[in-house]
Amino acid sequence: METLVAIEGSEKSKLEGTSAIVITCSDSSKQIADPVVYKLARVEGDGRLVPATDDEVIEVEDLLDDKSSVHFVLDTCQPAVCSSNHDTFGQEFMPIDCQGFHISTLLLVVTGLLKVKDPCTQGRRSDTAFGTTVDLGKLNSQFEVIFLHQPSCKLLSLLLLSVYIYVYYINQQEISRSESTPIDVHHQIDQSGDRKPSEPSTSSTMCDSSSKPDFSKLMGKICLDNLSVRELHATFKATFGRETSVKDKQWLKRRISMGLSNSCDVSTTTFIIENNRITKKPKVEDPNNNNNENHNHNQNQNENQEDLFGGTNVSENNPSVGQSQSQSQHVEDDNQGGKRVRKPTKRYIEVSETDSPRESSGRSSGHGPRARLRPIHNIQPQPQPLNKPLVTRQDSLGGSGVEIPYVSRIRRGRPRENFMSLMKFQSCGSEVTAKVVKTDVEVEVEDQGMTTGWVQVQQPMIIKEARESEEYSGEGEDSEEGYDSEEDNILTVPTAKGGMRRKHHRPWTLSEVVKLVEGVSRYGAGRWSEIKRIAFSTCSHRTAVDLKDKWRNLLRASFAQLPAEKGLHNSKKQSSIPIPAPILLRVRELAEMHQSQDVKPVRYGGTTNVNSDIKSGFL
DNA sequence: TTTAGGG
DNA sequence: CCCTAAA
Repeated sequence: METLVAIEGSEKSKLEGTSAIVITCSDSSKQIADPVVYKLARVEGDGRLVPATDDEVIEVEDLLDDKSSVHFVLDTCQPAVCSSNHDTFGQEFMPIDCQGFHISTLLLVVTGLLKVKDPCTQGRRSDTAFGTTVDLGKLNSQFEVIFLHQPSCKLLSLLLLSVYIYVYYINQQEISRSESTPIDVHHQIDQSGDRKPSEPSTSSTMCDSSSKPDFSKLMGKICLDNLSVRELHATFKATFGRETSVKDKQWLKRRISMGLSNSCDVSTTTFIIENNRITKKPKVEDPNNNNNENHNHNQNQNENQEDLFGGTNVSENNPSVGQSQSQSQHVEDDNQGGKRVRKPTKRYIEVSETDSPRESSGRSSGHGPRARLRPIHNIQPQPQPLNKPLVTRQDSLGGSGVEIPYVSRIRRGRPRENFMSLMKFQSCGSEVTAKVVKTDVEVEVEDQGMTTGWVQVQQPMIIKEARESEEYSGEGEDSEEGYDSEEDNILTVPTAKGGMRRKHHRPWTLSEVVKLVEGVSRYGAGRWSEIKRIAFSTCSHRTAVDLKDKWRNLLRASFAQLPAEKGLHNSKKQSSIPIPAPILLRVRELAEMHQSQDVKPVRYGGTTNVNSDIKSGFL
């Protein structure tokens, strides 16, 4: 396998020299469900991967501050341990953090891609699509989003890149398996050996048992825990675009974590996988590994995927098939054809509540009435304490110009999640982290105080957009000296640039999206409460309605993105986290499945051809 | 209560 | 996200 990583701008040369990750299969840890160990390699100018020299390895090791060996571990087992039967569905998702951005999430994304093609491979679509003619260009375009904004987040980028390669690897495995013509995995290495005679040996030593995956260190640790203060500073700067003088490691880590996790904008675009440069050669097997191991590994990966997505067969994967039969009532409803008609809604004015039983009951139960704003028609101006000027905002609805008090909703916003805890591969529901997440400081700092960087760049947006749940919740960092200023909950409020900053809005994380998508794929779109109960049971927020809304947005996104297909590079004010193409793809597929099932064809833009083209190309 | 849709 | 109407 080889790939070229192009880095935008000045970082290019820097990175080209050091960081690419070649995958190595490791069967050394069966008990942990075949993790994958990555090794470093250098990206040659022509896009080839050359096993990293010792120096390079050391360099990265230094970066990692991990002297043992350079290895990235993708723990593929956790999300996949459960069987695919329905009862375990919830647990299946357990390990998947629902709020954070971390490797396991990406792994899911990755497997999501694979799943997309599964039904087709096993189903009606021709296997030839799977053959040598597989369009890797398209395949790779699925991963165009390779993350990382700033150079010094190199670590993360490495990890992400490794994920990319991992996918590629898996895909290649798939391909070669279906072809049943194993490809010479050494070929690539030999090639590079031409340039660097010493490489082959290097590579074989590099990937041997010396680098046993250390699972005690999950991804999160790799990122920040091991960094020195100086490195943390660098990362901080990369993350927030400015320097900090704080020397407190904890603080730095937390800050960075939050910065990263809060906005998956970490994933923007520094790396761009250039499709054309990617060859079809699967490779980078540990020369010591034989094909059997290779296949074992592969199989396990597949199992994992199937577990992950809870379906080994098409019908399972296509909820509409199974459910439409078993649950005729729904079908009935669906078959009635037209959309539900609804009367025009009454106007309402929302007002913040001052009483606060809401938090306790909240949405957390998942069923409990979600204490909310209540409709109000007359507002009596309340006398305000002098020290507390009345903050008002306009009634957003009728343009009536009514001003209503704008009250911070105390703690309605969730505590800002703690990145580190998220990195631990625990779901938000898992006992361990749940606690952490909840008790962690609430950071709801207004971004208006923000001093820099991309965060700010991404701020400008149309208010209308802000209504969508996609908005990046501007989480800023306050001044360095204000460690504690995180604590103050200045929730909500005013306007930086005329607009009103959002009250509470939790950006959807990648993993949440994945869960949603998988939930839909399993239960079908519309079974929101089901999905909520099962897959999001541990997520206090996210009501069924939220899921529905998000799905709607995903649909839009998935169908919108297609025509462009290239607009992946920041299409302007992308305030939301970029949803990886594979996911969108999957969304679209699910959507199509659901729509083709009804008699309602082509509901979204009528780009049927395009869709199928892409799909087939992809497969 | 849950779903579908509109805002 | 929030809200209402419909089921």
